[in-house]
Amino acid sequence: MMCLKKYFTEGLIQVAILLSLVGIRVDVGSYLPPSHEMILGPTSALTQTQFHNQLDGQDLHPKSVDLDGFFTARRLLGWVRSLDRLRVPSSELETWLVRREPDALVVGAPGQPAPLEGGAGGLEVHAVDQVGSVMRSSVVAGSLESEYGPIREDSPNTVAPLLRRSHEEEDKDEDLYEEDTDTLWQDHSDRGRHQWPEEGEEEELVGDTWREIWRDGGRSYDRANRELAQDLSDQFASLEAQSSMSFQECLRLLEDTFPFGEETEPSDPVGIDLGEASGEDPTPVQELLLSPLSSHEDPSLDLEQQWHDILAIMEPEDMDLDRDVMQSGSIQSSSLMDPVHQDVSLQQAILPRSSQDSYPFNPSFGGSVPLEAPLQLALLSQSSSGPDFDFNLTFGPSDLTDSALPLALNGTVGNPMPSIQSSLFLEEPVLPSPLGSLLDDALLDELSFQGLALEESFNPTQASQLEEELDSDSGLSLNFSHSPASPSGSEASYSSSSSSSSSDSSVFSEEGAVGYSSDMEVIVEREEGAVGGYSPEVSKMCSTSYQKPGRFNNLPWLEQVGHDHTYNQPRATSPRQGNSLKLPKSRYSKPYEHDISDKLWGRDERRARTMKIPFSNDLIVNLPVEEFNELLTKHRLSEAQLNLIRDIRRRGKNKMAAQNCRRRKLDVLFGLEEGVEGLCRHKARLLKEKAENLRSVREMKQRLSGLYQEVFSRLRDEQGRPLLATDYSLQFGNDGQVLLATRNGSASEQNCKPHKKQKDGKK
DNA sequence: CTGTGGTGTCATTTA
DNA sequence: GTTAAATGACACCAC
Repeated sequence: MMCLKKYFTEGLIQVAILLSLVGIRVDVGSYLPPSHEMILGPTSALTQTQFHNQLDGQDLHPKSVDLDGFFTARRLLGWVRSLDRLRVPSSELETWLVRREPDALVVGAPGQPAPLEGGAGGLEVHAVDQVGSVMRSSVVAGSLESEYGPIREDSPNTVAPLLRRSHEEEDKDEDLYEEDTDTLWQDHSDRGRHQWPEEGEEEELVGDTWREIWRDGGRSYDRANRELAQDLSDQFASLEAQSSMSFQECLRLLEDTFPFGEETEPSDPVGIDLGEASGEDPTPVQELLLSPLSSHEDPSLDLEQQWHDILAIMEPEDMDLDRDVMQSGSIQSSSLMDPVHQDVSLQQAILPRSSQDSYPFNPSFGGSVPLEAPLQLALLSQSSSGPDFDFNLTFGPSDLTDSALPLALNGTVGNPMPSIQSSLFLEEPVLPSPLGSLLDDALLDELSFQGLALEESFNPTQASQLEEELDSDSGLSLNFSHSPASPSGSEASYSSSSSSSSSDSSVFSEEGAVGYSSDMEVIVEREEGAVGGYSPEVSKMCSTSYQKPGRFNNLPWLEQVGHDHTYNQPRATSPRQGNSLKLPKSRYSKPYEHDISDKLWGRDERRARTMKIPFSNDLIVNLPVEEFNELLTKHRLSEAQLNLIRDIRRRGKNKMAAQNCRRRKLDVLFGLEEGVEGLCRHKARLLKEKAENLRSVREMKQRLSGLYQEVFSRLRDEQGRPLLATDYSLQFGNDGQVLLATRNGSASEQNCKPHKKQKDGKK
């Protein structure tokens, strides 16, 4: 049923697109608000231009909340894989193609036949060739996507939820896991952004709907092309029918008569169109293409900022974890928690508090993913080398283990965007994305791509294992592995998220300056999902939310951290966002923080505390079923507690699902809007070409007519009288001979004067 | 005060 | 049968 419903809806939209192509006005715009409005809301007033102007890239899309961390690992792996395997969903490709039409033509239509060269066939070829050229241009499609992507992330009201929370219901838990996932999201936004949906199972992120719609849209697009070509062909055919000789014959005659090649052909639809087209759409993509690195770079700055953020936040987190470990012996005993606590203890043992910079990545490691423990260990040891250790070394391993090092990518890889852009779109436009076996190659590819020294530490088998782990354990653990013992784990995510968000913002802003596209959204979205599924919006919120006094009531260092992250403020570009940011900030800075902090706790969190639930809501929500059940069984919980826990889990999951769902909807809408716009542009261009071709044909007919007159003016019958073109027609034999035939049936053929008309010679 | 958009939650369906 | 995910619908809140 759902499928039918979905297809019906999509079908309607496709029909609309088709109709618009065919010429029937379908005002989709009336149904689809401007993309930026759809995404950012009318208040945001975030037009593309505006977006470009917001170089700080602060506007993070509030809706791109991706909640499922389950796919984090896979997506990241997919992203890694995408580094070498260029892959672009046909839908995106088509979107881009439409946008890139002009350039595509320029680039891809070099072999356009001369107008007179092939008659109808030539024209048809032209039309077809356009498609081909467009397709060829797909190689550079990546740039477009990358340039447009950030828009989604740049959403304004990240803080809206915060505001709301600050009012009455204290949704600490929501904040916790939102921010946790957000952290992941942000962390991986850099890399995940370039990643296309990997596995078919992840369709929920990309949205099968989206893909299918786009695929179908692409079909429509192709159909439109074909229709146009056919149309032109038909027109030529009709012209042929109108004239007494075939078009080929006319052409041949003309060729023989005049040196056409030397003439300046006014009707060179291709040339004209191309020329116009080339200047027509100077999309930012071109910028990207020209200087892919220029727009996204400054890894050093990002790194620095991130590093500062991490340093600022890591410490509190660790402390918190310490406390948690101390407090929750029961949890420690839980096998479920073991990995996490291993991490913590390891870190505590190995790293002095100041050197726990690497910890931010720990949160990403699933507490339920035992395999990650060793990797983390390696990571920690590396990072323990000192505060100024090499980022590459520090972050590399985490990258290996996927989502662990969200921040890393920016800094480590430098700017992954360009390379990814270049590579991203080479892969098959075929929609059925390559699923299945991803891991090993992807990881290895990643290593080669990043050129990090990780290879030594990397083990393909490990990767495979990791993949399995990630698959099974899912991003759930990734998201919250750090939080099993306590909400403090969320703080870790906060820190990383905030820091990463800052870096992200820079990247986004740069990208934003380049362009805006749904493709990017999609990528971002995937990243979100890949990272743990939380949106930039949330990430933004994180910046403020981890300042919540409630959390830091007993954690002075956390308070400090909280007050430290003012770099997020400038992000408040939209009024709404600005307000949202202001309120929490002012509140947090007030002395009655404690009172308010209580209000900031989530309802469920509050209940959980009231009920003395021994584990965090994050854990409750994100733990895999088995582990969740195990957790419940390991604690003696009352029925009320169990019910509450289940409710918390259900609500939490549903909340994430809802956010996912909404984001998907927006993505679909946005993609459709893009598609419609692109198709309209394409249609306009095709119509223009058609007009050009018609004009060309008209001219050719005129010249042919003149040529006829010219020829007949030189022909004489036996009596030396001039022959009238109205009475005779020229016919071409296969041997190249030109014969005269009478036009009226009565006198037909008798007068077939074998005037061998070597006009060329004559002339 | 109303409309709009964002978000959380519930109920239901689907895989 | 259970679970997770998806989604429509509703309510609430902020603007």
